[in-house]
Amino acid sequence: MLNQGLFGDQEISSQQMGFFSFSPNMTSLPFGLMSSSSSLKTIAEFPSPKLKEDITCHFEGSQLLSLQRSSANLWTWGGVNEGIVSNTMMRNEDEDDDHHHNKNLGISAMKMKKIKARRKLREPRFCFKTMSDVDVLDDGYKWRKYGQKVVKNTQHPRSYYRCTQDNCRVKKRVERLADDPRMVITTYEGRHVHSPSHDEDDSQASSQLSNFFW
DNA sequence: CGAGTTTGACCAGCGC
DNA sequence: GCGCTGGTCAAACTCG
Repeated sequence: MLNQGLFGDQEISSQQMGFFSFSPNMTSLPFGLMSSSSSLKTIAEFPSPKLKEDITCHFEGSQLLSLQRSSANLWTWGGVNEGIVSNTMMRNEDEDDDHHHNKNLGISAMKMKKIKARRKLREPRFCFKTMSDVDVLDDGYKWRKYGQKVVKNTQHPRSYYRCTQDNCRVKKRVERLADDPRMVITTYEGRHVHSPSHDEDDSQASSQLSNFFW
């Protein structure tokens, strides 16, 4: 089993190495991926190539995840909570404000979309590749599909999902690699504000590493 | 009937 | 400015 995870869309200036343990009977990865089969093979990549060498994490055997991280990357690891929380709070305030304006001032739908488009850029992202027959991996959360798009240079459509939980803005994109259709690329955007909606065993196991969930 | 999916349309961002 | 592309919306549809 090979896993690699990569984060980011921000410049990274320094690197640090960190480790955390991964219990043998646990199938959930610290960032929320839950492998649905023992043969699952995961490789993650940065959305942008320039970040590729800056942060990587990989499994040694199946129990230990090592990662390189950047202290400059505000929303990963140590900095993730502060960055995300402040973003989330800001978004909530903005949204409330938007609704307020929308109701009282009759703000155009156009403007609303522009605002949303701008916010999109601030969302933290995490993406990884998974060798799997199924497109949508069981990561413990419940997703609702809201769009599908055929992207350039691929014969496989990209699917867009949103977390079904109220007040949770996490989105994910799922697509298959053009070169190797066996590989599924999953990109998470945002951070979950709730626990995975799985049964007791899973939630118990995952709670040990709840700080890492998105 | 409610929740989730499909799909065409629309829009913003980006490169030329 | 224009065309291309990716992301989102929302109505119609499907399923349990």
